[in-house]
Amino acid sequence: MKSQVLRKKRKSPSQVTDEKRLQEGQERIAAAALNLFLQNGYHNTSVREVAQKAGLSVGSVFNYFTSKEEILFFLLSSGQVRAEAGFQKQRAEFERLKQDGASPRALFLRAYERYAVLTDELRRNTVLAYQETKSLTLAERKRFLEGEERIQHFFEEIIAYGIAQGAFPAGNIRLKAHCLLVLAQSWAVRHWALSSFTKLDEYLKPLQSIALGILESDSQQTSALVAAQDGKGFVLSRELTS
Amino acid sequence: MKSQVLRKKRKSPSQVTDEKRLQEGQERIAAAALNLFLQNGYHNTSVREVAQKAGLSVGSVFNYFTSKEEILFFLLSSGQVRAEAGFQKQRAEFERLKQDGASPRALFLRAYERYAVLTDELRRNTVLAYQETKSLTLAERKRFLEGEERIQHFFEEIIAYGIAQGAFPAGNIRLKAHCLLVLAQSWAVRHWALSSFTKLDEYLKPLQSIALGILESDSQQTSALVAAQDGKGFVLSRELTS
DNA sequence: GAGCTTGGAATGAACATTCACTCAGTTTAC
DNA sequence: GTAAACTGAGTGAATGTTCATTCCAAGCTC
Repeated sequence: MKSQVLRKKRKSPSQVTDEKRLQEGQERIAAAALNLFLQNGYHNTSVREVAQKAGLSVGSVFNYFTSKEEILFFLLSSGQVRAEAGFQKQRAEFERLKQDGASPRALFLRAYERYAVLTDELRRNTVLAYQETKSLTLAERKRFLEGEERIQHFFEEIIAYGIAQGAFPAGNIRLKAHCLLVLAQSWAVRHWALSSFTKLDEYLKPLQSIALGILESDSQQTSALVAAQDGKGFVLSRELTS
Repeated sequence: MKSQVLRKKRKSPSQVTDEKRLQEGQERIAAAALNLFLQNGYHNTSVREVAQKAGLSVGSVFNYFTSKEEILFFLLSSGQVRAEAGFQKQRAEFERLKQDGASPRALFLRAYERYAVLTDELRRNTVLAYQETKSLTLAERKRFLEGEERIQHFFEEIIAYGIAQGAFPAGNIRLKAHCLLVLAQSWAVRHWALSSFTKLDEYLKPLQSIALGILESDSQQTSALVAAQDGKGFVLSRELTS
């Protein structure tokens, strides 16, 4: 109910005009907010706390952001913007490598590594995104998810290229891209379950091998196997255990 | 599990005493709350809305639950109880099949299918758990994560068995189990990105093939490949594109 | 069965609190 | 001097929770 807050047009005359100062202030406030949001959650964090942590007064915060929700959106989308920026840079590299005749495998591994590093850098933002997407307005949520989809689409292209080149078996491209994204993000989202990996490198290396396993998995090949267990006697007697 | 929940001292004199009526009322309120919590989030849902949706007055809700938070606890823990129950049933079946000499592949596929079905049934609870864990007490949160780890451990056992039988290459068992869980849960958590799959079956079949791809991925085999891109010239000229 | 009693359950106005946001006045920087 | 930036008490709306009151069905008496 209250989620349909009418957003008034900014009329406040007291508004930071200097662009550089505005950006710096937003960064500082957002940084403080990110810590608090992650620690206590968005709804259990008051603007007063954010202001205090940022070394400002409550009123000043509203000179940099029009609402509390805008801070959240800033955090989520700035992470996404950085991710996409990194990706655009990568896209150029990707095209160049393709021209040079790089193998699809190498292309993919490179791209996936880049994405994993990016996810690691933005780990905190990613966690926040998973937890607080609900707190955004419909429009903002939609915008955010569209960004996600753009990134997924990038991997879809790489996979399609690999299939076209005959490097990977044909399969559901969308699904595989989805899986790759989820696994990379799980480094951030489910970090508690990966305590045995202290640094990204340790995680990334085996993950790349798993990712290749996904790309090379052939649904045709295994579908018979899966179908075979549909009967009530699902023990595959034909298959040897070693 | 009814005795599981430690009921706080009820000071309210007007309290539903009839056990059956109490349970039915809790179920009804919880069902209404689950919808609203998922739609608008826990914090953006007022008790008034829950009451209205459940066809009760505000006051009556507090005859069935001592607090709004208790409704959330009820939802999360009841979901876990159901998951745990299905999990125990599965464990028995797993042991029986192992005795019968079922192949590791078949064992795994069966277990994974069961888990996916379970995740699908509890999809809404799972999503809620992912989003609102922050609202739990430390102790409750810990209990919840322990349940997760028990399930992950179950898959670790299956993988280890498969490796021992020579069906899967050796590799990081914990990591692979983690990946399998994450991918199954992504059906619930990232459902918006899987809109092309309308029903679980459509998702499960290709996912099983992907899961096998993960189990059969060999980190030793690909490590050289990954290592080769570490140099600045990461194009793997030695590898053919098809 | 009519009238009375009883107590569990439902009610929703009232209460206390919290919190996002405002704005009139103050400080700061040039 | 003055405009930009900051301040923080104040405001109004919303929310979780309570409790005095009402409702109602089953039991009891005659």
